[in-house]
Amino acid sequence: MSMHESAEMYLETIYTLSLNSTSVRSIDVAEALNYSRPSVSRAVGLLKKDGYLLMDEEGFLTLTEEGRALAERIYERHTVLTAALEALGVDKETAAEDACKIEHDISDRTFDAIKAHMKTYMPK
Amino acid sequence: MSMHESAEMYLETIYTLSLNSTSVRSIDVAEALNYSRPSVSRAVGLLKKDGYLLMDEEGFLTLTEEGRALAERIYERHTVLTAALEALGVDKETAAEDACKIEHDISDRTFDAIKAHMKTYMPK
DNA sequence: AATATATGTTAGCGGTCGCTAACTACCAAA
DNA sequence: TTTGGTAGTTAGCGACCGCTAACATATATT
Repeated sequence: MSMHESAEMYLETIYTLSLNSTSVRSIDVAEALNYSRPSVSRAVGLLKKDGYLLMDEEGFLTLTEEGRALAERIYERHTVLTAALEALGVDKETAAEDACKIEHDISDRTFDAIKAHMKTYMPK
Repeated sequence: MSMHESAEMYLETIYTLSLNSTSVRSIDVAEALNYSRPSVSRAVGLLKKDGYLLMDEEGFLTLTEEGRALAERIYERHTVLTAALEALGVDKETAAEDACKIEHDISDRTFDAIKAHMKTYMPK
């Protein structure tokens, strides 16, 4: 798998859910993304096959090193991009929505430029 | 058709080609996008069916009012976003590439905020 | 006239990624 | 023990959107 947008969204979702809960299962992902259980089941199967996560006998999901690294990368993008858009005057909800789309698309160069700009002009 | 990203790219491409040439045919679009002729043929057929363009007996393409309006909208996004990224220090090529992805995704609110910011801080 | 080149189309493949229907397994409550 | 809810899976659909192979035409070249 070459990390498509959808895979990144699943990883990011599992990651953020795990920040607010001691355990994450497919059903939680389905509810968070508003997807059907079968959709999540397939995606989780692929992510498992590709080494991004593990599922134990009870259905609890754990990101692997690689999965967590990818999830954190996307999550950082999400955070920084949302803050950047809010700094431009975009309302919180729209900023988060748009950040969610942009975060998968932009190059490292562009993201780094945005991040550096935020650090300089909007510190903290 | 609810204007998917690919449809927007076709319209934008036809539009920009028409700015630099007196006539645009499917083959020109295929070369510009580096797509196969059949891919363009199908896309053009859909855009025609949906009223965004016309093709005459010789294969020359013309955007309808609606098609042109949409193309201009995307093209403006492309221009403004590319400039914005360049202003952040991103190289020209990367800026254009990333703008090309973002331009289809962001909301009007976000685009307007970016545009206003550019107008204020990077007038020209 | 015969052949070659260019453009567009048709038919069909394959990958991504949502969905519903229906089945399984488990666990708890009546 | 039977019933019922919860979670996950399997099978298969359908939309989007690239692709190649093969064909139809028209125009140009020999």
